[in-house]
Amino acid sequence: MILQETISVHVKAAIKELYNAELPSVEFQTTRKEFEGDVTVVVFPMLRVVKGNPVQIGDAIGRYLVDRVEEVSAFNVVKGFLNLVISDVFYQNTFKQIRAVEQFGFVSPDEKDAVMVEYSSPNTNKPLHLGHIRNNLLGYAVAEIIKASGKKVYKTQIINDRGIHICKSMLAWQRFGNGETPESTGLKGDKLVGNYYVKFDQEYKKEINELIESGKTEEEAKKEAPLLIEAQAMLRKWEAGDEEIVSLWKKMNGWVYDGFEKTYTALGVDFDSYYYESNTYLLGKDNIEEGLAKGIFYKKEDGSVWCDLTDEGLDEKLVLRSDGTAVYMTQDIGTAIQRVKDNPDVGGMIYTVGNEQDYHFKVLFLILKKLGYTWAEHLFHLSYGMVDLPSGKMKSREGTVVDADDLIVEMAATAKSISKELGKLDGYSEEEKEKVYNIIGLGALKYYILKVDPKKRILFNPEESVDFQGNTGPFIQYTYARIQAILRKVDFDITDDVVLTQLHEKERELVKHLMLYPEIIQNAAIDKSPAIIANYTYDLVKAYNSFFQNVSIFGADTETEKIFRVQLSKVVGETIKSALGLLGIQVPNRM
RNA sequence: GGUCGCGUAGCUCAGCUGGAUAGAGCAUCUGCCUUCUAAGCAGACGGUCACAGGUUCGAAUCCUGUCGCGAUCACCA
Repeated sequence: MILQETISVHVKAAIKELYNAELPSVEFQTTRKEFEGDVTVVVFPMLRVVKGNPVQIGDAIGRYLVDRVEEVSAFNVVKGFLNLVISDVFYQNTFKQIRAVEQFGFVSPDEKDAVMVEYSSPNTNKPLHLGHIRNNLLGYAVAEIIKASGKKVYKTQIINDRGIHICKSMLAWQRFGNGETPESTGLKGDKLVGNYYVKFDQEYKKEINELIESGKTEEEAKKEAPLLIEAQAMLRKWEAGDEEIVSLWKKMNGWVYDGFEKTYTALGVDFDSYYYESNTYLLGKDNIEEGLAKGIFYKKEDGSVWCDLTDEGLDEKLVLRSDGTAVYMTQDIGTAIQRVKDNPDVGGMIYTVGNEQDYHFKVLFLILKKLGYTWAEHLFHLSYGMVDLPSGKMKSREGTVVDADDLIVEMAATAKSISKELGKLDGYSEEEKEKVYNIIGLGALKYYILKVDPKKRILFNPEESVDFQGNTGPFIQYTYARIQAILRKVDFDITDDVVLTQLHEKERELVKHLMLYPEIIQNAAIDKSPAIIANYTYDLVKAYNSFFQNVSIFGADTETEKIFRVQLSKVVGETIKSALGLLGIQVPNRM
């Protein structure tokens, strides 16, 4: 904040002049409500370089500032806290600047420094669920926030399109289906394929039980069930490039991608590039050679290749199997390197992946650093906790998952029933209403998930999560909609610069909140940034509502006041829209 | 067992690089709709910041230990 820098310079000068001491830094905080003032300088830390009574020091600095700094109009000292009253002129000017900026809070892009953000990373054997929603929302929001802070961003995802899981769906479709397609059934492609995955599991379990009854142990039964053996055989055929299998695989994956695309569209997320594991799973072996040559890896007698991370407090990690095939780690090393080859301007990457993979990414980043890539210094694992249900964990095989598409529809339905109950939107067309219900329902869902610290697990109660009061998406959207109502009513010119002699306390509050926005975008820690933006927006909205309810806008005493308040409302509205936009939350003009 | 994360009001969560009497919402209670949208506003009630030590002018925040919950420690992905 520019104001703090100015004050900081003068406080240092004051210490120099009055006490002949060098103050390394000045500590600020916003003044608590119960004291007079706007900004508080904490005197205590100064006692390290200046000996004396904190109250007297604060007093001396306060007098110095009032004399020299025009923005500081008065001060008071409580214990070691120097409370400064900032002049109305400063807030007026600040607001004028904010109003003049095109995209307030955003930094113009610097194309040199690109960041790649990976998120979603689905398997192609089943539909997206609530866990994916958290992943997608986080990844998308973080990407948007980084973009707003001036960096170029590539959104990408790696699709886990090969492996035994998709073979299971394929086999079940061949064996137990009747050639169903999304067209013939009217099902979304990912749902259709997911159903066969479940079907496989049911039949597989039947076989296991039969084998156990015939005297096998459970472990043997699991390994020997004919269906599993067949699925494994299918995977081998796929790897060998068997035409029939590959074409079935392409067909069914195609269905799934169509289905995913619909879900992404409904969620409002998008991607710049897609990486498929079927293309990348052979990648990385060259890099292993490179690492061997550099002496970063070593080969064991059986031919397997390892990386020794014991110096870093970790274990030895396998990077290539003894038969020369790639493991998960090999692939991820190769994919990371490939991505920078594809986009040479990438200087760092963010991986949005659940916290069960914390260890994996710690190791991956360490290895990439050891390999000496400069961009490896800027890798970040955006790790997030699980989403639990009141009934416990979500398990796709047991059908306890919350399906992403279903959830989105339900949220909109809830928004609809609450809106109707409250008599909102009466008199608007059905089409328009449905649109707004969808915006509100999604807003509630997104805000609910993004406002909490990603590290923490979320307990998702489908009934309670659909709150529309307090710190929720709809509450914020509602405030925006109300501001639009005000703007619709305006029949005078608000583009003029107006100068008030004195600002209402609530107006000062609002400008103070607005001032924080650019700083919030710039300085937010990557992982917490969506939560920080969300909670900031909530604070802004609370301040606005308090203003809205306690300060008359159209019934202002003077024309100037009226214009100023409408201007203020407009800027608050724009900031709300911008902040929610970073979270991928839309905003309705009325609700 | 080793490693990592979490533990703040009855519930869901904030609390920035340590700072003043730890903040919101929900729930409970009290006021406010003939003036811009009451999905709102103003207020009351509610806390041993898991526990115990330590660091210092000062700790929810930093360090150590204990307890509880979770994750992870595969030639699976």
